[in-house]
Amino acid sequence: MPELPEVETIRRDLSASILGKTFVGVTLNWPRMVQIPSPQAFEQLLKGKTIAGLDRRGKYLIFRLSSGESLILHFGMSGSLLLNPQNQANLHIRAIFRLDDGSRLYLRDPRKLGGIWLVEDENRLDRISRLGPEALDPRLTAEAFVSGAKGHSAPIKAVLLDQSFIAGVGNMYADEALFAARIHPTRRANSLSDEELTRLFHQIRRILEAAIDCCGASISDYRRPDGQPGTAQFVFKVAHRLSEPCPACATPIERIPIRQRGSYFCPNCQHKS
DNA sequence: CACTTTGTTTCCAC
DNA sequence: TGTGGAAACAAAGT
Repeated sequence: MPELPEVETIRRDLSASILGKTFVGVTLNWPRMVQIPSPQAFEQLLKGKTIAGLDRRGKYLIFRLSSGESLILHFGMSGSLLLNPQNQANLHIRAIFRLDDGSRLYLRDPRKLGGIWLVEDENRLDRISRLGPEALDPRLTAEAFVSGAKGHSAPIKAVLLDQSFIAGVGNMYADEALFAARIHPTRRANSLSDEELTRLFHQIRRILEAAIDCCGASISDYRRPDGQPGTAQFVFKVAHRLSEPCPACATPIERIPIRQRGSYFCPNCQHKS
């Protein structure tokens, strides 16, 4: 699941082992992933370029190349990057990047929702430039989050998932943060008090940081680059726990759709008003 | 077999 | 123009 903790986990896991390495080839099993340039030109354009940095913007993983260009990866639910995978039976491999030290980066994307971009300036890529402030960026203040949220009449859960409002909060983590802040997911953002929104802001940060410490969540089949699962799902209190007792009050966890996404919450701890 | 799961784009109403 | 809402996309697990 390419929510921030998974992407951030990949970035941290991979950085030390691929920085300074040079691309020598690419195999594309799903050419439609490559958005810019054409799949035919992609390999030639990438070949010979060295990975100078590994970064993240929202749910996008960004390879900074020595040429000044950026190789941008985005993969759908359960997608991940595997470094020299031992288990070749782990399929849904859409691209294989070969590096000059003989190692290989496998891009898994079972849902084929991902994309690959090679661009001179990522800020000119609409989907990057339209991202809102990073949830964990220290420059994002609670005050800015609160005032921004008050400009929306949509359900607070929908606002948290809006990447142009705040980047990096995925569905599961939005549910966990709302539970921790004791806020019902359908409440309109502009109906929340300053105190509630401030509480929510700090819980978002706490939840994301905790999930990164757990190396991401493997509720689906997400795997870290070394093939190991994350463990964040074991500390989830409501996400994907339909009908299980609320850890705070034992009321069964409920699920409702918001923006066609499953939203798990405790109807007792998270009041509607 | 219908439903859920994921994030983003696209389309429509206001 | 922008905001809210929903369908569509794709594929696999339950």
